Amino acid sequence: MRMSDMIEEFIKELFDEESDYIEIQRNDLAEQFKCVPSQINYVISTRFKPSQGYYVESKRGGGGHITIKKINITKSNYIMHIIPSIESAITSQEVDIFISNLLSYKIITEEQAKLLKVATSDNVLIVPQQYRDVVRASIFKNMLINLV
Amino acid sequence: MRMSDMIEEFIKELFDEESDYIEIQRNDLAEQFKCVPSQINYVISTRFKPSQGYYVESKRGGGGHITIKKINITKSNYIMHIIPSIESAITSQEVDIFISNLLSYKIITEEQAKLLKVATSDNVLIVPQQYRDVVRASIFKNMLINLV
DNA sequence: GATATATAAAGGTCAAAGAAAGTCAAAGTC
DNA sequence: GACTTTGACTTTCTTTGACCTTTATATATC
Repeated sequence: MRMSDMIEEFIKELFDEESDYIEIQRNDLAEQFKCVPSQINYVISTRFKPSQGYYVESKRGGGGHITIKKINITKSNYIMHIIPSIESAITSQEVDIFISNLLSYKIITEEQAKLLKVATSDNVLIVPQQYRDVVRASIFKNMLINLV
Repeated sequence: MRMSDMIEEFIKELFDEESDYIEIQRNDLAEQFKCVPSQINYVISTRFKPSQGYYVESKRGGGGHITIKKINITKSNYIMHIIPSIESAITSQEVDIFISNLLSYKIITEEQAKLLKVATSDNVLIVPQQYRDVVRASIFKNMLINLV
């Protein structure tokens, strides 16, 4: 398993039902995973983007830290919230992150996640590359709308 | 015996009764068989197609891998019966007929039908017409594989 | 005691290197 | 002629490290 996936998972496990935000120390976390500190930034910037339902703040200097907040909105609003945030083109990786967040918010089931993933994967979308991300965005948004 | 047949056999043996999917590393497998990595792609693209009951995903980059899912024939011989009958291109009307048959035989739920329909509709598949029926067939077959 | 300065303690950025897998066409086989 | 093998080149994603910025606190100066 990739280090970045392990770190992502670890961070997500820090959220429990009670708290909608967590606080981490970049260097400590890097130390714990025996990686360079900037690896943490990589994980945060690829997996905890605002469009994915997370809001990140940080503070440097002594006692500095990184705070990650889960945007807390109700299930039915969530999909309507993220659909407009999806551009007219989207990569497969970005879709994967959306799906994993939808799953972690328990907004969709495993089965629905699977169907979303299949219908938007690169292997399945056999069209010239220039059309791929656009048709993917279209399929993804339209399927999401039907899940509301 | 041909190398491609040996690789095919090897991969198929990785599936045991328990697991319906396996994960391989392209380079490792190529190394093991002393062949070029692209040979693995050849084997996968000729022997692990949806019409043969397989669904394939992959990820590049560090920690990358290829995942192959096998349809469970005993659970769904009907789906496995119709997938090979779908040509490499299919119209929206034809998909609709398949969907309504699947529904009337209670092979799929209303919700699954809805998702299949959305992901394969003309309105959603915004690619030049020449690609539309081909990508629709790919999406439809691959989604069906994943309903089992 | 108030203000300026130095030092240490965080976190941020970005580009290069590394680690996979994908593509496609030429060459080889049957 | 259809199928298979090979390899050069491409694309995608991750990891690493050198260098930068911000903040807090301790120390020096008036």
